[in-house]
Amino acid sequence: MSASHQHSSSRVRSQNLADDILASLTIRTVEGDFIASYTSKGLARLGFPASAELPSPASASAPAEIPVPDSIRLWHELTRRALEDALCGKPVSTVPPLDLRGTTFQREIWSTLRRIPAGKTMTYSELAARIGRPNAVRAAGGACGANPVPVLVPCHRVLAASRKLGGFSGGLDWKRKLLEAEGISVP
DNA sequence: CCCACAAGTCGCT
DNA sequence: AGCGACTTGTGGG
Repeated sequence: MSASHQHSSSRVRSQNLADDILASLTIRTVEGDFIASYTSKGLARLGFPASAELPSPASASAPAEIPVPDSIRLWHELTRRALEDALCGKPVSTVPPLDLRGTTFQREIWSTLRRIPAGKTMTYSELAARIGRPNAVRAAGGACGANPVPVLVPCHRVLAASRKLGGFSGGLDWKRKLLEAEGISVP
């Protein structure tokens, strides 16, 4: 009963992202329907069209009467606009708050990714070096792969040192498409 | 705690 | 171009 042992009671942050998703809304684009998922803190995930994800039988049986909070509607509008710009290769001006969950290492990587301007690229080596871990090149690639909000967190701007593409969680076709939209020619 | 894997890179053939 | 060695964060046993 120690009052001193408050732990961090007020808000238990669930380790499980899925449990904290308040709403998953689609964004219809010429490329297909993206799915944006939000927590109380912001955009937590952006899924590519037909990403074979979200089998969501739960979604089908889910109570549809839960209203989407206004704050999320606003965020979603920002996401929609940002995504449309990004797909055209235009620099993304405004994005909603991001609720990016990951290890310290991953967060540093993602943070660095966000500083790569549209039309510019970086190698996995440089990315790793940029956060002070020049040897964690492969791990940097892993962190890119774990990026929960692709496109808006531009992991597609990271290429292999050998002037090759490297990988992409959404499929290399997407990586090429995104890069070419930004005027970057890819082999 | 130990082990295997991964969106890499470099050197050698 | 292909192959192996090496590196290091991450997740599973």
